[in-house]
Amino acid sequence: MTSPRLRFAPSPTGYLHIGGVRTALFNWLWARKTGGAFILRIEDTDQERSTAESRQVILDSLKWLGIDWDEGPEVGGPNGPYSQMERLSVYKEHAERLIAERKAFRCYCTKAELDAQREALKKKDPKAQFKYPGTCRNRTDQPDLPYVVRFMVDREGSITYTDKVFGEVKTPNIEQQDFVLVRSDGVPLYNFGAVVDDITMGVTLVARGRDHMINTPPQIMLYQAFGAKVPDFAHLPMMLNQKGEKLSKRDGAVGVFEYRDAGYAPDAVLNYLARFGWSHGDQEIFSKKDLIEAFSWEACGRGDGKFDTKKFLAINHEHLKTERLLSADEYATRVLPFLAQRGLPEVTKEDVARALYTIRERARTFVEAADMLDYFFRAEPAMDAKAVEKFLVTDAAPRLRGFRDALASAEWTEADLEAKAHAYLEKEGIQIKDVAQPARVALTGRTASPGLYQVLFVLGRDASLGRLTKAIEIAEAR
RNA sequence: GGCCCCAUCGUCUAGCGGUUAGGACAUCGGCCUCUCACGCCGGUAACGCGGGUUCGAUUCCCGCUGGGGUCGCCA
Repeated sequence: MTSPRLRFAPSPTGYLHIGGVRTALFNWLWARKTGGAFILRIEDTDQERSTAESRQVILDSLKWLGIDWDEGPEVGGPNGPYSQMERLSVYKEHAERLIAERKAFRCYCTKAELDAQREALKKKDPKAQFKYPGTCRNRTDQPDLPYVVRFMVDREGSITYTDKVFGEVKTPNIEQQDFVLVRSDGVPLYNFGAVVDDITMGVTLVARGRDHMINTPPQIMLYQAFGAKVPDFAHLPMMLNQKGEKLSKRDGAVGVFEYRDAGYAPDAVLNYLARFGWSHGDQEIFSKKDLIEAFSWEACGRGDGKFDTKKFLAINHEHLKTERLLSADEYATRVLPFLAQRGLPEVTKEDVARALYTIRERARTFVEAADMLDYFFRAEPAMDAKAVEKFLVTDAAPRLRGFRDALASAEWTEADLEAKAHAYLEKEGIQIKDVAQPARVALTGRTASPGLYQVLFVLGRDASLGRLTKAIEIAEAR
């Protein structure tokens, strides 16, 4: 068997949403697993809604996710161009061919006429299904009027195909009508453009969302009309919102960049999306490499699912915690922009690398990580008013002083810091908890942080002693 | 409504005739503990209904119910 050729064909009419990413991902995984080709094609024939910005967002989204394409925009390839509006001549040629073979015809009916017919039928029988009545099927004249090209559908029999996830799917041809191939402005419609492109680009497996299942029979008719080999099809169950409806902008964060901006790691996004509608035994956590190795169409489920933001967050947390899934080096690189956003543009990767271990298992997103790292990189920590109020009280001053003085003689390793602190506590006969919270507030400005000795160690001697001194002053002043 | 598709804990899912129906997220207890986390231990929680087939159905078949998709000169 030759290597499969797959494609992802988004229309640039908005951001790349999470469902589209999953479709792209499954195609990409299969291409990478099998050594096949992954083609990116831009279906921009809806000139009303397509924009250059959207096209760029889609490209950038895929790049951010690490989903690369072998043929398509920017990288080119032997079957280009890869934007449909640049392929108009190809469609025209194919449409002319079908017309010449009497498999398609020019239709001069206007939208208004057809709408009127539809209305009339509905009036007579509200339940009736309006189908194009074949008005122009046998017209031989070619008036100087706008026309669309329609496919001449044989409404006998049925179309059957074997879906790689749903199995055999059979649809009676009587359901079809003479569907439009090319608009009156010469631009192809979805079914025609997609099929012509898939044929000319040599696509052998079409994997897309289940919402496209309805398009498969007419598309197969087109392959047959062209005498082309019908590709394999794989439809994916849908991702629904929490209410069980088709995901839409109204559902909040559905654009990939919203997750990027919320501090998600690209591989975690891929992990969550892959496990949605696909499984591999009990395994929940996958690196990108794991995914490529394990993926198969047979293991795809058929039931639609509801998007679960909590699980998505948990998967991201798992990735941020795990070195195998996200190296400390990459972590540092990715958290930098979020620190800059907080007004810490001078922080370097090395700075982050030193402090990272203290927060690694705590931060669920890079946004949280930046927040947890914040006080390490400021001359003075931002003091939480409530924390000060509660812990930097007058009584705390002497203990903080003793604690600070005990630490001053430490070697400034976590172990020695702890040893010196313990010696002090023992001498005074007090518990660590009697001094820990005031000290924590002094050092970090907050009531929750990594372990005290870790914070002291990362902060360094000068900053630590300075912050403790400052806190003692605050406490004494109350 | 027509056509197509689907159906295991709240959610994502494992299961491919015989299981105490498993895992993960969430949730509820507990342990650990200088706070917050992490980690660990434990609990609650599912086969939509009705017929078949079979010695035996969550699993195979049919019907019902429920849900979703789609019915454009959008994709």
